[in-house]
Amino acid sequence: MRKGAETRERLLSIAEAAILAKGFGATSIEELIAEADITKSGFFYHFKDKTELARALVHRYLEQDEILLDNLFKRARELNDDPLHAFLVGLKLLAEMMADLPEGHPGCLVATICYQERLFDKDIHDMTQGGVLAWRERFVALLQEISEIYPPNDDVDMEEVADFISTIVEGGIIMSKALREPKKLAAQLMILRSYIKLLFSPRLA
Amino acid sequence: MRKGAETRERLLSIAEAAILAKGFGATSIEELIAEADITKSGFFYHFKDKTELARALVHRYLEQDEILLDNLFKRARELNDDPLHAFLVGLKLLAEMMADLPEGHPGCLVATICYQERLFDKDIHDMTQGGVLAWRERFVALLQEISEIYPPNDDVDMEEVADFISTIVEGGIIMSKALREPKKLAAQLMILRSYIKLLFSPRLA
DNA sequence: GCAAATACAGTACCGTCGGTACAGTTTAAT
DNA sequence: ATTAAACTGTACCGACGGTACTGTATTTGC
Repeated sequence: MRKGAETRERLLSIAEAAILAKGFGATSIEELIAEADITKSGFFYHFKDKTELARALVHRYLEQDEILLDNLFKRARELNDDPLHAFLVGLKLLAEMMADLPEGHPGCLVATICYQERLFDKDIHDMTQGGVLAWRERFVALLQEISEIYPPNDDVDMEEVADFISTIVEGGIIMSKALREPKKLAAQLMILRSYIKLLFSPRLA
Repeated sequence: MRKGAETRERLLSIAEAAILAKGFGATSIEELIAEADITKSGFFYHFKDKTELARALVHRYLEQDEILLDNLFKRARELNDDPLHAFLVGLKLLAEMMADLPEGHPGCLVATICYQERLFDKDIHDMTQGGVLAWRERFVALLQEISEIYPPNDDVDMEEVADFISTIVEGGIIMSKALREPKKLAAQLMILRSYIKLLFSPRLA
């Protein structure tokens, strides 16, 4: 039914924000139902336990993330036919998107889960690992296309460079939070852009 | 007294490992005292509450971290007089150190705390922010020295490049955990090394 | 060698939370 | 009107964080 899915989504959004701000273990079901204005029974109607909430949360997060990245790099490609320039535009669009978040990036669910490994079962860890591997595949494909036209100026494994992008996003989020500089993530993405430029620029070498 | 400090250190080590694996909120005092083989009274003798435990943990962590980085980059400098090569050697030493951890990096306390902000007071956030700023200062000094000899091949703010190093470490830890590849952090540090090489290499330009 | 601080142990208690169980009720689709 | 969906209400358990306070063995300074 429609209304059920709506409540479920509201619960997921509230839970995601709470978990990113306090951690999974410190997030009580009671505070979630208080904010969602439903009863405990209502919560357990949608999720049989806290673990299932986590599973649903990760599933939704990775799905939304994929859609966002799809759109972003598709737009970047439409603006520019050259794969290198398209990628550089994509990184800039991503940085701008991050810079536009007034409170900074709320945090990555994958990172939260990694830093609370013992609270989650194999299923969830498989999901987060799969998410990161999907990022890798996406970026490897883009980088491969670039390196066929622009031979890289350093002997690096393209899979590592692909993971480097995720590394900067994850690290940049932490730096933003730790330094309380919401724009730090965007600035760090621009340094990544600098690396990609130097790595593939034909003017050098 | 000697014995008290010893118990305190043991408690801190146990707590650090537990918090990095389960998060602060999900780490119970009871499990800590069970592993340390003391009573609840013993715990509250050393720390008046959980918050003071966190404070002590961060303090110790940042202190140990500073000593480690001091030694590492001092050694790198002794091996090489040129600031750029010394820095590249330092990054390699760091990568090797990370690669030598059989279970991978246990995690960074600063990152854990960032992803559980609402559980900690301003004091602790000031401490973690101070820690990250100390990293920035350290790396800015090293990079400044390099850039005076080797003009950078791209127009980037050295403060951002300094933060980039911390970003890679924080992000690399998460990638290692998420992918369950203990050596991922080391590999990502080598990509950072590739960037530093390209940024300052005089053969390019 | 003695007082005093240190470093705990023991016990008891409170409120909160995750989770279970199950019966009852409203809402919406067909 | 029927039926499934989407809840509410109530009651209860065990574990845990935290408080409080008393007692005691062990050092250490003097």
